[in-house]
Amino acid sequence: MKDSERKTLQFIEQFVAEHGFSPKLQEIAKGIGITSRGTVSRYIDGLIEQGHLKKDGKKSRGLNLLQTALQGKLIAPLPLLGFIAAGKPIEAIEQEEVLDLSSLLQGSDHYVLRVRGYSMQDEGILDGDYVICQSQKTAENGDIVVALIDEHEATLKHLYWQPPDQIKLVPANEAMQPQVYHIDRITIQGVVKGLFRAG
Amino acid sequence: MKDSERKTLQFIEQFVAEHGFSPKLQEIAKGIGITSRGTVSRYIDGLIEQGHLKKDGKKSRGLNLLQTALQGKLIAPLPLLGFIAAGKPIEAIEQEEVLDLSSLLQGSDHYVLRVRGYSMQDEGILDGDYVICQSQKTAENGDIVVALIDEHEATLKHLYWQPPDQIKLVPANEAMQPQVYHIDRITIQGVVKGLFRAG
DNA sequence: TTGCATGTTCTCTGTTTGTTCTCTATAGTA
DNA sequence: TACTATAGAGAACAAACAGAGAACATGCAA
Repeated sequence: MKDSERKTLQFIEQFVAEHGFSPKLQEIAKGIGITSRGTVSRYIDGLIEQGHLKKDGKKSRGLNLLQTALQGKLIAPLPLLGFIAAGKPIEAIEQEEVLDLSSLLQGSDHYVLRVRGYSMQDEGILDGDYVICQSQKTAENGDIVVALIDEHEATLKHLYWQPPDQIKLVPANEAMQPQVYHIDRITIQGVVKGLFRAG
Repeated sequence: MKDSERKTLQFIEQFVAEHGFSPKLQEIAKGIGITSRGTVSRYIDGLIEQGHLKKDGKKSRGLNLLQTALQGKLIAPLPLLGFIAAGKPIEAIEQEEVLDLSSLLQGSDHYVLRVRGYSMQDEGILDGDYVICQSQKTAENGDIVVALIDEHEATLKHLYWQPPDQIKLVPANEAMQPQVYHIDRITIQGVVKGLFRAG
């Protein structure tokens, strides 16, 4: 990503976080300190090509962020009461501890995806869950990653590197088989850092 | 949403908050600084199509704000970027969609426990997870509850009532057996409403 | 039932926004 | 030096948007 594009993307993220909708080209131009809408348009095209943005036709404010997240600002901390284990008393915690979600939910490089299907069910990731991902292009062996196959098929799997040039994507579901791809066909979109389930 | 529509919606929300009923087209027009009722009508149609408003026939003051518009923004919601399903492109979502944690995280009657063990693993609740519980003394059949046995053993299980006076606690793990207790021995401490996993 | 205020559906017009060019300038580099 | 990549300006054009207002339809009250 070029410096100008990075600057542009940052401004868009900030704008969306603040307003809840995307800026128009002129607002972006002003925001990054230039005057030409045409130039901004060029940066945007670059960001779209790299998969950071989506455009909704030629509509005004038609930009959509793809891989980045707006941060949740004021998430109330919850009291963490203790540990629960089957057959034992709840183990109280010394100090008044709170579950601070903000570290996970705040980084601008985090985003959320809702899971469909049961390919990772043995990892406790079920249909309908929200996975919190960190946007990054690399991963450690065994990480659960959002992987893009051939630039358009997305999937959530364990990733293993098989030297010299193969990637094995392993589902956490006995009914499903691991798949092996040449390294060139796989793009890592992010790594799962957390999970949220409601209901 | 177009700028004009946003302005229109804001005015309507403000008007309703102030008066308790919805404005007529001419009032909206005046409120957003234009004169044409026809134009306002067009904006309204757009807002209805986007699900922000509802119209009660062609009656005067027949506009109704939908829940989403009414309930305000006490806690900044998280952006939900899309769905991920194995083998498909990530399905992007309009930016209206958000992961709204507020209902879960807001109530003062919610608390968090950290899970030890795998007794609920088939429900996707794993060792180390945080379960978000609502503090209550009763539960529906099948709820996952924090139950206290004989006032000191805590456990996380599915709860079923077996009339007239027995409680069956069922783990979500094939390796473990359901347990049946007399109703007097069980105290319900809360019901699991959500789950959070970090790392 | 009549009459008026209100809501709807058009068309028309000017403005704003996004796109696509070309042009310039400044580094870094072979 | 010449070449390349990056950054930016700005003009010209098309699409989208914002608004006016006329003509018509509808609900409601006297």
